[in-house]
Amino acid sequence: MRKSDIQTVRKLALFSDMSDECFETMLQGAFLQRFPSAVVLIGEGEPADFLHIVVDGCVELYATTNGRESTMAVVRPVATFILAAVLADAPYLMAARTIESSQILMIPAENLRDAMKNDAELTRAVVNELANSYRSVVKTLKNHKLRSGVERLANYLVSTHENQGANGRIYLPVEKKLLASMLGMTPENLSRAFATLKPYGVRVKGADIEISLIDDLRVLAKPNELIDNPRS
Amino acid sequence: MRKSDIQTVRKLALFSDMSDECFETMLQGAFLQRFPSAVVLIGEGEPADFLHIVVDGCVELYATTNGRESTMAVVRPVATFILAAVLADAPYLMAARTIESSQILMIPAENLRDAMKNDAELTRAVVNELANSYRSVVKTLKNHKLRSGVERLANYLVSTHENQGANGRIYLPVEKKLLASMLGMTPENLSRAFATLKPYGVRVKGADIEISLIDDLRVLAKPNELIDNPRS
DNA sequence: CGACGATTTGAATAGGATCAATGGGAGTGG
DNA sequence: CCACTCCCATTGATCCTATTCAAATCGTCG
Repeated sequence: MRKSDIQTVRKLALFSDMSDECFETMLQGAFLQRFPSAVVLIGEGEPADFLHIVVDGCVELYATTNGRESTMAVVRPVATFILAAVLADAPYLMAARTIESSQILMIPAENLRDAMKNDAELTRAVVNELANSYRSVVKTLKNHKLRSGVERLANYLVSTHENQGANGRIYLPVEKKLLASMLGMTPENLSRAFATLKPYGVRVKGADIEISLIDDLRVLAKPNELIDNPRS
Repeated sequence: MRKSDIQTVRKLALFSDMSDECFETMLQGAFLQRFPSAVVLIGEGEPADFLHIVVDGCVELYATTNGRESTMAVVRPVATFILAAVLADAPYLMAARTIESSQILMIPAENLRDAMKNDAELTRAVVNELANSYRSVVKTLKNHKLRSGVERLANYLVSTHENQGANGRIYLPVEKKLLASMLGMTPENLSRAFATLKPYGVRVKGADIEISLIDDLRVLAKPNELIDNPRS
């Protein structure tokens, strides 16, 4: 690993408070590697040999069964994925693939577990990250069990609108096909959901979306702090 | 708290390896209390003041938004709930209520967090519990995003059949209304799903279910280790 | 330019929800 | 102990949502 890369990693919230010594030991045998788009990084059911961290780019977590496939989450820098599998020393429940050219840091699972034994600050940060990951999945599950497809889309648009400056337009950061899978619907259904939102000021031009009646959209979406707010 | 209760708690996997000193300090200000059925223990959005542990009985975790309600999980002894909220010092994402007369241990959130600073074994156990909770929610989400209602029911029956001795019959441990909500459907739809499974050897008499063609049922259900196995 | 995949639209179908009505038990109070 | 009540559960009818299959269009990339 190059020195500049190490510095990038060192600044991650997960590692910023741990001791230099533990940090360096932990990185023995770690990789920071760049992958092109569409590379499968880990497969469902494989043993959790490495903790992965998205340093740059974008990674999709997805799951399959019985020929079906669904997107579980999209991970953007800087965040870990499959932390729980590493800590439980259990097989991955989700597969992961790059959806852009991405830089991934891979830390041997055992290194992380050993480092946690020796560094309380690291452990504290790991617990924090894990607790927030848990809460994130719970929110996703609530989103799916309590809302219809159109409502999920409307809330996605409302949140994204705020994250992107709340200036009446959105740029979709992912393909519609992937967005559909994130929202738990087919691409066809997503198209129709967008059409349904037209009376609420939603106009689609490729990845550019115009949000002209945000208040109306919010009335339909009824955003909920405990589902849509990534913090809290 | 009575001495016998303390001994019960002491044996929980979460606490069994921690030091006596930390354990006793942690229990300062803790309650072990019995509640009747249908008592709301915590509400969605409330601050996480206590870690709750189901020592006896049964607790439903549920979520609401916009007038709708859905069961997120059912917690049986001996297990914690809302551990993540306590660790993240964040509001509860799910509400909890007893569905039987239940004995609940409540430990002040700050006590737990302090104890973790002083006791590495406790921390290790908490990380383990949290990682497994995370994996459990991920499995639930996969179940919902990748399967139809009938398939979810079929898989529930297959798992329950195994857990209850695989002898051709099941006793439903929860009301059908609650089961329907767990499985993400209406009670009416659950009734119809049971009817759909009749050709697969599923016969319903109240809470007693006869499973006469388990192999056929498994062919329909297509159980998946990474969704249906609580371990792994 | 041409091929391929993404997106959209239409039509038909399936899956699930809602509304309404009825049957069944469990628990309560007389 | 029995009648009553309440709520759970089932069934029918209908409506709405979402998926599937098909086909046309659009864009992008080699």
